[in-house]
Amino acid sequence: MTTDSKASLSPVRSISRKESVVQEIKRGIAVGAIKLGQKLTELELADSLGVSRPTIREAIQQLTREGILIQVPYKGIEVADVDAKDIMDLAILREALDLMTVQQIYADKDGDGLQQIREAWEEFEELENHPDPLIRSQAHTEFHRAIWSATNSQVVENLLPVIEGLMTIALVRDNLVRQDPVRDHSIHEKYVAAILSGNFEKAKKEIHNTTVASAQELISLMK
Amino acid sequence: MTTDSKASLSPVRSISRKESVVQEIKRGIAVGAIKLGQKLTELELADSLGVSRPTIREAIQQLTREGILIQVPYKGIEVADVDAKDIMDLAILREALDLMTVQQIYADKDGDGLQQIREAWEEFEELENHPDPLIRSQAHTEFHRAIWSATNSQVVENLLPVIEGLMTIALVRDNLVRQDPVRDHSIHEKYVAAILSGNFEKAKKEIHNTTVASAQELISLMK
DNA sequence: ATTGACAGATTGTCTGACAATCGTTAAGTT
DNA sequence: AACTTAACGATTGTCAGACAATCTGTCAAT
Repeated sequence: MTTDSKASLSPVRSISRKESVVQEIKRGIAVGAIKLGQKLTELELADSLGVSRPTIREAIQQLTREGILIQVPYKGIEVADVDAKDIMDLAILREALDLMTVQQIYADKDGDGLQQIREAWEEFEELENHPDPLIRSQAHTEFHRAIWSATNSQVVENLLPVIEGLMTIALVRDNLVRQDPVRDHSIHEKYVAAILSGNFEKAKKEIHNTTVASAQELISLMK
Repeated sequence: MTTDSKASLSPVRSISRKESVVQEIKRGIAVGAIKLGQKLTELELADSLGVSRPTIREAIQQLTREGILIQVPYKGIEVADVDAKDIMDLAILREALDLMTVQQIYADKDGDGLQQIREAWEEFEELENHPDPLIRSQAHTEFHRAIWSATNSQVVENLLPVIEGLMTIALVRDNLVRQDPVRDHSIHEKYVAAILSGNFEKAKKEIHNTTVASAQELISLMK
């Protein structure tokens, strides 16, 4: 058997065409090839991606449910955008979910929640300065996903695609306004340290700082 | 202009075939015609509902994202089910979202959040004893949706279909175990009263009672 | 100026077909 | 007899092309 400790090979899942399309559109948004608020049609997308209408429709439907596209019947599709209120609402939501997560992890002493977060942080540190903006965006989103996944809750898992979609859009808007990798790293570092400390009040404070306070700062920069 | 105060007519949206299919499947689950955990195929559903495969596929995809169906590539579809852990996880999530909502409503003194909740409660009281189980289930889900909608947050709105889907399944399981309309009404009445009181600590306590405590009771009955 | 009809554009839905994948069963080999 | 391999049926994934339904805007008619 090949049960080596380091390189546990993750199962290969053959990716469907629809899934490829979804990722490609996300990629286009993350790298700026598709702009926030841009209007699209099914045919445009189908042609430029080389797939049929049924396939592109399924992908569009998925992205719509994730909050990345907005579909108006018989009119068309447009890429979502976020205003100041959306950014704040998302921050508040993330704060609530983070707090819920931390409470669950702290309550479950036997679980490996903290260990999962530690690993996610290491992964993020490796990728946060990757040259490809898509990788950076994914790394960021993936890191927060890992935190929520640490609840080991199937229920929460169902929510994540939606939250990740909204974060993807918000991240693009964020990157248009400020690009400060050093500050970014430092905020996340304190955030992780506070969670790993096991001190709830401390974690609560840092979570607020990473979500709501950071959003406030972003909003003031947007004006 | 027709800006009368009472009967503001809501816009008529013609319902698409896909949407009809989605509702019909939900209905089947709520009334027990489709059982939790039951295995299905696209063709079965398409035939019994009288629609084509592309349409049924879009409906299935939507229901899968809402957590109502589970789709395994090349294998089949099955109706979701919840175990004790799922029920508790959902309760914890709802508690977190309720707390977030109440905090936002209390902080926004100018908003009409409390008024919205009052109206939703009146609506629920009218429908909670309706003979049709689907109407009852929808009324219940709709009531909680209204609470979260009171945040007036587009971000939260994106999450609701998923949460509602999970609640739909959980409600079916709940109804299989206990059917006590009087208790149900009393719990919700105290819950609403506590929220409307404006007293955060009181609301917090009742929210916990309606979500987590109720889930614990349900779980103990399931054994 | 308001209404009504027409045309173009886009999405919604259908039919029918073929390709890809999974689980199982049967055949073949050692 | 135990194991590997090959073929099969069932189901989903994807495609092409066509027609219906709906929205938007324009232009004539009242």
